[in-house]
Amino acid sequence: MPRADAQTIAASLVAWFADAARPLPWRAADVSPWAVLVSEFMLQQTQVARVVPRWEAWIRRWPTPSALAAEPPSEAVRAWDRLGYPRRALWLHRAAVEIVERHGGEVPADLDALLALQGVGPYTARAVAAFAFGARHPVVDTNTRRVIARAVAGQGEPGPPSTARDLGAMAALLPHDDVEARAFNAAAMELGATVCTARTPQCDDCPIAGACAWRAAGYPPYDGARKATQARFEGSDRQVRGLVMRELRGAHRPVMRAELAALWADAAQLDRAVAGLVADGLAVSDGEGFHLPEA
DNA sequence: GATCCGTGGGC
DNA sequence: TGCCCAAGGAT
Repeated sequence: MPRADAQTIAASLVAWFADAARPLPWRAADVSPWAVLVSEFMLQQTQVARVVPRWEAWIRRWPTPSALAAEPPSEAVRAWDRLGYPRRALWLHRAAVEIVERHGGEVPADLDALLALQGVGPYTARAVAAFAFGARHPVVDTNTRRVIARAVAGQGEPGPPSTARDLGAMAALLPHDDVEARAFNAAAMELGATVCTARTPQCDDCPIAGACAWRAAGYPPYDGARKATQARFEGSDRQVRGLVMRELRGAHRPVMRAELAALWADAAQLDRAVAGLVADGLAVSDGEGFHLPEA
């Protein structure tokens, strides 16, 4: 795409975002880099509406990395509640410990230092660098990938992710100015989340409809490689793990294997799920039974 | 690169 | 109603 067209898309999205941005609490001017980092952990594969109340409670209770690091992982897992993928709670706690140990309790601004934190990958590292510190990095999430696929590549869906390719595509659109780049990163995500959605895109409300290659091509159906479909949840190990974790969060004492048996009829699958939780550090087994990790 | 990992919202 | 998908990361 010619640079001029890229600039048109960027400028249009930035202008739109100034009005259309949802007032999400972690976008407030006075939030700390830690608060931004917490939001990004919680938002991994989890919708905004479910995150907001958990984030507010979390920041109130643990306003700094040091505050979280001072408590056992079990408290992080309990506060995570039912956000899903409880490994993220464990990783966020570990990241807080790493921030205390390696960075004096201050969230690092450096991209490589962020990437080195537990649970921080290509997306989260750049999101924190860009949104918390104002650095000019391309930030690519699932929303951004869909917007680029449609507006730039003229395809209905983005196809399988590739970090290098996706970051390159976003970098080619990124405004040179730091402030503009930050807004554009947020704007692309916002458009994908609220207008250029996966299911029923609201093209009539789209600020870049006039520049959209997919629209210009007549909305051709996607015929490229599909991303792998999620495995069925009902009856899966993930379902069993979720049931066990709910039990362990609620029980403030060790839970015996015999008690867990009430959660799932298939004993072999239950054992497999519990073993997986132990291997992941989400559950600990001792002579008394199973419980959340205390250290 | 393919799989696994929770929980629930929206259509 | 069941299915798709969600501000990803680790292995």
